[in-house]
Amino acid sequence: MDKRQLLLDAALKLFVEYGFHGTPTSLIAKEAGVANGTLFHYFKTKDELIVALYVDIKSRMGKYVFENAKGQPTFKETVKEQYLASLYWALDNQLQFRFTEQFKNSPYLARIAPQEIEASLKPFHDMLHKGIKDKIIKPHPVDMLFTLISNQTFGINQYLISNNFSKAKQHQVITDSFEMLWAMIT
Amino acid sequence: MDKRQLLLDAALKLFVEYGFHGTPTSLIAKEAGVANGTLFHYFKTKDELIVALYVDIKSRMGKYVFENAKGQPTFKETVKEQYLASLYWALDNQLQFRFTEQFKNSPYLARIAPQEIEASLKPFHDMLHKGIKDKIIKPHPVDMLFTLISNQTFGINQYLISNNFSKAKQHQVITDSFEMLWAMIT
DNA sequence: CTTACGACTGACTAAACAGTCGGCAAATAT
DNA sequence: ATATTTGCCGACTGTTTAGTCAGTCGTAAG
Repeated sequence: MDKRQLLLDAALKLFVEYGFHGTPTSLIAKEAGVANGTLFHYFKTKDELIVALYVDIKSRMGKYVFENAKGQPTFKETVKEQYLASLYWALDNQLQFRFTEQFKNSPYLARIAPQEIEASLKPFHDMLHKGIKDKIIKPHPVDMLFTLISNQTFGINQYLISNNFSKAKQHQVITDSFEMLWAMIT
Repeated sequence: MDKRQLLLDAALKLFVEYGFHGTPTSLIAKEAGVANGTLFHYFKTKDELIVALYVDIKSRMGKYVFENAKGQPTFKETVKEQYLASLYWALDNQLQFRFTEQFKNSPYLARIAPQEIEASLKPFHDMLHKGIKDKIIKPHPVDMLFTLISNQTFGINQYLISNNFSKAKQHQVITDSFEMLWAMIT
């Protein structure tokens, strides 16, 4: 039993339910089934725990999306697989997804170094650049394109969560919305 | 001097900077230049202040967008004016915009009655319905379309804020991105 | 067997917090 | 002129909080 992981799991669940500051460290420790002091053994402060949780989740998600999308024959299929993988990950990890959205819209985001954010975005930016160079995608600024794509992903996820669709219907919404996205950027 | 308004203004500024729970009521009162107790004279609890601030901002924004977009000759121009008005409002009221985003991704959103949300969305849904009936917009579910449009608005706003463009360039990004949006939904 | 180590504990504390309350001064009603 | 209400004040309090610390206990090396 990895108590550090138990603490991260408990914190995730409680943060999503009550918010960062609505969740006392004592409650996190209790939910994780460890002593109060153990939390501060693994994380020097509560803020460090929050940031560590975000970094942990982001790296897992990024890994998942890239693993799933590599080795596609065409450019369009690569982009499509990334889009699908993002959405399926978000559907299977709703707590994680909601946490990152909460984090991104909070003052805590400032704790993540801009260069770190940039580095995690680089693979996507490079890919979009290639698409423009090969004249598949319209020549818009890549960070604008990336913002549009990730916000569409977020929007469709919201839509899927608030409606309780079957697996088949979910898949249809996802592929339909990808075609809309593709129509927008090409 | 409307002390209630002073409190709302101070709260807005501090919430965006430090988050809801990172901002003590004592600090809000101090920033507003009123006594501690005055805050609780106008708002029974801190939570009530937070929710009141959200409702206040939302109604102002909705009013602004609709005032600006009425009386357009064509359907496309009506949609376009709403899109432009949303973005210009967000640019001119960045604190307000960031606050609403923080609020929407927090557990406080649950305090707003679903019917209240639905009512505020109705005009937009009706408009989209009309667009579909007149075969201008592709027949997708209206709430999906609405989600895509509002997330695109949010995304472009993010993009505009993080890059420091001139007024002219800003306008170009906004109109360009509207054409992309229009290509997606028609 | 003895010693050392580090993960882990939970009672504890100092500070911070949301919310209270008795009262005051000015406006309004009688 | 007097009474009543209203808007506002700020010192105060009971509670909650993040974070501390002295010490326990299992393990493993000497």
